[in-house]
Amino acid sequence: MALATKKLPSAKLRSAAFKRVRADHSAELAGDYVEMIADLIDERGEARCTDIAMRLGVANATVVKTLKRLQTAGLITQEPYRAIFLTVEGWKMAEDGRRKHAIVEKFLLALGVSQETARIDSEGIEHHVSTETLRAMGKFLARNGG
Amino acid sequence: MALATKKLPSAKLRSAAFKRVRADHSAELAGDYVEMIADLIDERGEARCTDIAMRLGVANATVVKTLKRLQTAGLITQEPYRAIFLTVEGWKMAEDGRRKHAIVEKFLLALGVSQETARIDSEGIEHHVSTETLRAMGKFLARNGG
DNA sequence: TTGAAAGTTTAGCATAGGCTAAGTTATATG
DNA sequence: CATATAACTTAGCCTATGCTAAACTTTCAA
Repeated sequence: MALATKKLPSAKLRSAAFKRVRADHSAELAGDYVEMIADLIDERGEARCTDIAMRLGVANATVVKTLKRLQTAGLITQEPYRAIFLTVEGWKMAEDGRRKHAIVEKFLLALGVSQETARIDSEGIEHHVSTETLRAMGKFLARNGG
Repeated sequence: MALATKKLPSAKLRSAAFKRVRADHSAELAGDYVEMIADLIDERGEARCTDIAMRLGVANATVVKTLKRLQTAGLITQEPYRAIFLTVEGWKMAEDGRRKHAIVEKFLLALGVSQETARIDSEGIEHHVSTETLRAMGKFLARNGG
């Protein structure tokens, strides 16, 4: 009990981090979908299956299946062969994601990485950033002319 | 073709980001396992199933199954009922992960977040950080006394 | 040395998230 | 208005990653 645990977090604390990562992953896909649906609605008035599939780089059938889960989760509504809509909760999640995404992307740019890298990395990082870290990024942006 | 694509990346470029995220995710678990196995070997001389399961917060059987994939992938070696070893490639991946992890965690600390948050967030962020971003984080650390 | 506890493996199940191929509906055009 | 094309859905497959329960080894101590 002495040497080994001197400054290391306990096994329980360690596992909490991995559990959060796994939880983040389940939420991630939903977040990406609603954010993209919101973008499509804003850009072109409606969100269609095909556009989502193209932008995500997956097959159409995959999108259909996922949309069913999102509907069950109460994030979207849809009728057969029609466009997709966000529920109130869906919009909230989309806005949250956009806000987070924007901060992370701007932060990476301010840190000095290229536009392209900021765009790509922020997509992955966005979902693993806690409120505290997001706030720290915001402060950094304020200091460094974001 | 004019208005819509003014400053937005094309659908193909967009989808590339999501494809990278998906690829990162498949590599992520392997990275976490080998890093943890390396830690266990360093800390206590050997890595056992149970310790990995405890630290990851998953069931024992899940670890066994995953270890089989890692063996097939050439990252570890193991014999029934014995401790787990890393191959040369496994060690390389573990070292890579540790290096990355350390930079991201120190970076978050330097950014001003708490020890606890740095530990947790770095676990998720680590796998989505490109070489370019990692270098930018390193530079920031150099400037800010990392 | 033998038997219980601890650790490991197998079997079998579930869900998420991919895919292709084939069928169905909507829409746009000749 | 009829039909070809585009969009959507269904069916059925696969792998990854989780679980529990049960079976099997190892190890340690009486």
